[in-house]
Amino acid sequence: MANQLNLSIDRSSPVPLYHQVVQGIESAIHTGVLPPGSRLDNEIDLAAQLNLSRPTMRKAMDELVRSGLLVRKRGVGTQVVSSQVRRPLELSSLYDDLSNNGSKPTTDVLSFSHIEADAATREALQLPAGAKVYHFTRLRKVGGKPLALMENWVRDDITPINEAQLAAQGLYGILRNGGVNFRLASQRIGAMVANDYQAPLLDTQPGSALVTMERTAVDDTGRMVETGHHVYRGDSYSFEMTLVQR
Amino acid sequence: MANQLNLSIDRSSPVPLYHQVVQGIESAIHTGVLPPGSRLDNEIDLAAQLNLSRPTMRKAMDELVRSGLLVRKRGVGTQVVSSQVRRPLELSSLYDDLSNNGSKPTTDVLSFSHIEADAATREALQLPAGAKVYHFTRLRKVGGKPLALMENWVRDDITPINEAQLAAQGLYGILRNGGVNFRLASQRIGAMVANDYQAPLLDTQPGSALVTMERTAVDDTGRMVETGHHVYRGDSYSFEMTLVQR
DNA sequence: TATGTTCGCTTGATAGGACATACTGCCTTT
DNA sequence: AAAGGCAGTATGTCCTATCAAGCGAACATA
Repeated sequence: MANQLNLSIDRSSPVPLYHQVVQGIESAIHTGVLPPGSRLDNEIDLAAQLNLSRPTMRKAMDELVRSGLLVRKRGVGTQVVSSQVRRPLELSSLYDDLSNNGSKPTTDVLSFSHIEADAATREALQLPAGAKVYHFTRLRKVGGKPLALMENWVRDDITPINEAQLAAQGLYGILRNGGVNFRLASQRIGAMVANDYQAPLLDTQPGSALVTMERTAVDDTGRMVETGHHVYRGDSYSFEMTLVQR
Repeated sequence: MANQLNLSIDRSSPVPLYHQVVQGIESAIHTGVLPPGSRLDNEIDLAAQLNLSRPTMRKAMDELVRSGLLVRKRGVGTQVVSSQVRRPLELSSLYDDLSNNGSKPTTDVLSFSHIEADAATREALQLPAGAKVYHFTRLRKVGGKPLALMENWVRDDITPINEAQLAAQGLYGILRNGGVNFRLASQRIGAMVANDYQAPLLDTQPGSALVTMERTAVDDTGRMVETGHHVYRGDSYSFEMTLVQR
């Protein structure tokens, strides 16, 4: 059951060794070199094969276990779970997801203003009284079909934002260009039925099902950068994720 | 800015040291000893304070960073993000979540059978033709109010299941008692409107919003153990989670 | 005064070793 | 033949050590 992973480790690369291993094993799984259910060599042998230390090898395998591609059992070994598990939900924007998926999303900016934050927004973004925020609503379409209606509030002390930018790229892209390093986000997913305002914008009927998402994102300095309330057409959008037992 | 974490590490405990540290810092954050935004001492000092090695300290902090309670920046330090972030979504059952929350869920078993798996179920659970599964639908109530309508298919070569068990405890509890160690699950969350079958059961109107969830769970041997399709009342249930940037 | 460089602090990455613990299967014993 | 114990193997935990890299502030220089 000894598996030869034909990985080549480039020690001159700036990519950390453990991460090169992660990528190598990932691609081996996805290309079928490591079929679901197959067992890997033990950690020490693998480390020796790649001329790495065991801690480095373990760190790589830790990531793969965390993301659900591998399963470890003490005293037994490590095996590939299933090639069809998705990566765990990551912090990304709808725009990125659609772009990576080969789609070409477009954005209509329905409203845009730079206003003093109301109490709820100050609470969500932990802003002092009197602070100003950008507030805007956007309609995201794919292939001309409306998919999502998004309302966001963004603190204004990071980077200036204007309507043209929002029409051309995703919000997270703008903020990243503005120097924001996102670290985490809290979100809540639920359901509602389309009201008379939402339905025509999303090209559907009042009373049809919508997926709702509320999200607040935090950057690496601990600042609450952005909060928003999005609704998606229930017949064409759902959240997929993989949960991993710790 | 030196923070005295009044942690006591018990080296005779079977609980791993790094996990004791995780628990200690977690409780320090939740009790307010470490307020949001405060900086921790550097890793080496913390390790010295607790008489631990730096890798052990780091492993503990890794977990806290992964779960979103801490934010690290190279060259700067580590700080507490916010006490109000939730733990990332973990693999748990609705029953467990409700029980841990202090609620007392009850379960009505609406149907129960032990039948040959149809094609879709065999596909989802990766079963051979002719394999049998348990198929049942349940109504979960809290405080007498219906919350979720759940339809599940469970492979039958793990542990016998009967109607009385399902009425008394959660499905995951039964399976765990049967020796199943869950490792991961793929799930998809979406929305629909209640139909004429669902609405009366959930004590709501046809056309009201429902949150839908489809889940397939995998155990530590790579077996697909269970798949199910659940719907929740949209006005009283939503999925909360924290996403962490890797 | 303004700008550029250097230095120290902190986290990031990697190595190698040691012992603990869980699981499996074999072998002994009953 | 069945049950129990034991050894081998693999992962789990923890340690010491060292160098790399990012960041910020102090310092030197123009």
